[in-house]
Amino acid sequence: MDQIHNMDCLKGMRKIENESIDLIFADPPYYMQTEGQLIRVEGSIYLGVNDTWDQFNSYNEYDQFSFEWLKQCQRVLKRNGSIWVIGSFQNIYRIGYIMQQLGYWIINDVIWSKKNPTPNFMGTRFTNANEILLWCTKSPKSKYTFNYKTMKHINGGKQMKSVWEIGICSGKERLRDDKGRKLHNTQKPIELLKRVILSSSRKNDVVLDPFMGTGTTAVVSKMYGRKYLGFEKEEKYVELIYHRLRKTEESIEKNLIENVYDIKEKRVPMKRLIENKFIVPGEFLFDKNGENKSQLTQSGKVLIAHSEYSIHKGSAKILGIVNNNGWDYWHVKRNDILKPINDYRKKVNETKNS
Amino acid sequence: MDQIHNMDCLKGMRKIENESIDLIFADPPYYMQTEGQLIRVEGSIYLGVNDTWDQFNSYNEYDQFSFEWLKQCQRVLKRNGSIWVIGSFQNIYRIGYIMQQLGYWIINDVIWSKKNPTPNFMGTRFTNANEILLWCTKSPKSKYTFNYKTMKHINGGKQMKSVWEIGICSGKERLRDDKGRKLHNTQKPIELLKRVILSSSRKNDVVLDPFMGTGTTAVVSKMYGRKYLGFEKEEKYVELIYHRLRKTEESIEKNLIENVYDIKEKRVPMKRLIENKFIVPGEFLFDKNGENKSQLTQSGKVLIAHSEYSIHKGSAKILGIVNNNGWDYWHVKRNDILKPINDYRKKVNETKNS
DNA sequence: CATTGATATGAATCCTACG
DNA sequence: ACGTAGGATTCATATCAAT
Repeated sequence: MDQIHNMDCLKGMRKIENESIDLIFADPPYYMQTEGQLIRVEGSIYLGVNDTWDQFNSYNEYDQFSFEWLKQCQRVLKRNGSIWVIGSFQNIYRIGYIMQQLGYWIINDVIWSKKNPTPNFMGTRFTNANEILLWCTKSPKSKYTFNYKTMKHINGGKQMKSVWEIGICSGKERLRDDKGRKLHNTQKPIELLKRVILSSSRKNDVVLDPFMGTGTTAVVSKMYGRKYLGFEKEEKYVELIYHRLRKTEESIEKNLIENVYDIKEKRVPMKRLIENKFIVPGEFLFDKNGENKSQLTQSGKVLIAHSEYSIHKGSAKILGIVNNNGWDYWHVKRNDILKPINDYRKKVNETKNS
Repeated sequence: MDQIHNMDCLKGMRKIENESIDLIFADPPYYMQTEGQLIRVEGSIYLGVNDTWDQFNSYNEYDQFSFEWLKQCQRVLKRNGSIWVIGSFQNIYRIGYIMQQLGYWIINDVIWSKKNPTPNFMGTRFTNANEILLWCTKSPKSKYTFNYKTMKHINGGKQMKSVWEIGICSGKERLRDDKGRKLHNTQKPIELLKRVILSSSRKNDVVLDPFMGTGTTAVVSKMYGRKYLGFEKEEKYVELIYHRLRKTEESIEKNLIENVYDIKEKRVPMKRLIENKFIVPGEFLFDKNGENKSQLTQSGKVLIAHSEYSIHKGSAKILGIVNNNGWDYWHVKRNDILKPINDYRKKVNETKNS
């Protein structure tokens, strides 16, 4: 693993095994269709994308190309893998349509809202301040990875929205030659890839980038303990990527690498606590204030008004809501002190793992 | 004009004349697979590209439907009219693709970023906090209306971006029955339609809404002096719209209605100022400080270093930039006081109009 | 050293009314 | 329809120089 091939995307993709990739990030050409030159008032020329890799003869040709590489992506993705594709209004509606035709299932359309976009010099339309990322699974039934709590943590404790405000890649992050000229027209920011990779993959997962460019996907994969694989057909960029990767070190954010916010307690049936003699059928469970006591049955249920409920449904019943986490609600009395039953769940898990 | 028809969209559209509409706002349904029933439409849709795509095509009916009404919209739009379509990830990639196939030209994809979206209760994806509006002309060559300065004014003096942060429709604006239940699931906020209508139409323009719903398009059209026209197939909504419109009054923002920020001075050739004897060939023009004087030629050009330039190119030459507005730069001396030549342009225009 | 100011630049479908 | 002349138009950052 951790391979970078100086190779055309389609040629490379065909060499990858079926269902071997956990996550794909693809930044294909956008087919911008710009004409002439855009000149600022002071006379300087705006250097946009005029690269040969963005040249196509028609939508049809662009669609065929997109269809081919997206089909390959679908083949190599694991059953529960997922894919992100970034684009702009020129191409993303074609990409989205083709992906839906291929059976991909859209989880989110994430908006990259640029804090500092290129303004519209001529005042002819709204400043084009966004790009769109389609996050999809290969089919509607995929059990995809989503590190919900990690993203919530990064977002300051609130669940992360589908609109991401991130600056364009500039300053020291932007790769330049010794004359200060940008080395690639469309280098993507680290922050963007950080969110993509941390949200939808786990440590040691294999991340594929079919159009590497400056290799931000590989760089962020290395930073956060993922394996990377990708293709870039222009040799000058491949050398750039190698050089960039050599200077890349693992992130100091170990909690994010180890995914601690999204590690889930193993499920434990209540009966297991009885089998392990942590609690005894017939004893009483209490809420955190020592009130609302309920008796425990042989089968690990709670008795409320002569009816049996699971610890979860039972606590919900008392709270007058539909669902509740009983592990956080119930306590037992030990030496007259209330002890959360969740402590015993953890003990059971520790016993199993040892 | 100002008609609301209790009628199916397609049936209604067929009664509209060719090239008679200035602006369309469409909020089409996007029940795609399980929800609701789709209208059967005649004929078949050929979107080009690749027949093998049909293998997964559960979207066919939706595409047919979208194709039909979008084709009608293209027919009824004036040459220089434009259309907005709003959707979310379930349908907007189909809409965008079909529009491009039909030859529509995307001006912007505007993101409605919701300040207060419905949270994702299960924590299974990013909070879906955006909808997308595609703003398109019927062909790449259309000279569409864009009230750039009006939008810049609304946006506090900065050019408006393609990402709009607007709250969802709630509070007093949200239409409810006497039991407080919302009357429509997808009522669009006034602020959203205000931006759509003010940016891309002028006073007395005809605004069409093929899927009226709660009629926000008509309401905002009335508020800002546009004519409205639309279809809604459910009678209960039609009655709601009538009721809502009766309570709607013209906005107090007269400057926005009269479009004062985007009214342009009529073009005047410099020669006209000579013909009207406001200025005399041979006299000198000055910048606002009385420096940088240049002599005026017979043909209304300025002489700089023995070369003739238009007043615009000439002032730009002096400023060392590519282009400049000569009307704002040049002055003549009258009784030893500098007088902007732009004053004479205004006089010429007043003479023409009287 | 801190502050101010000048300069450079970024995935861009970037002009249009009149004759 | 088309060519031509008239004339309208930018924002957030980063860097570096100057005060």
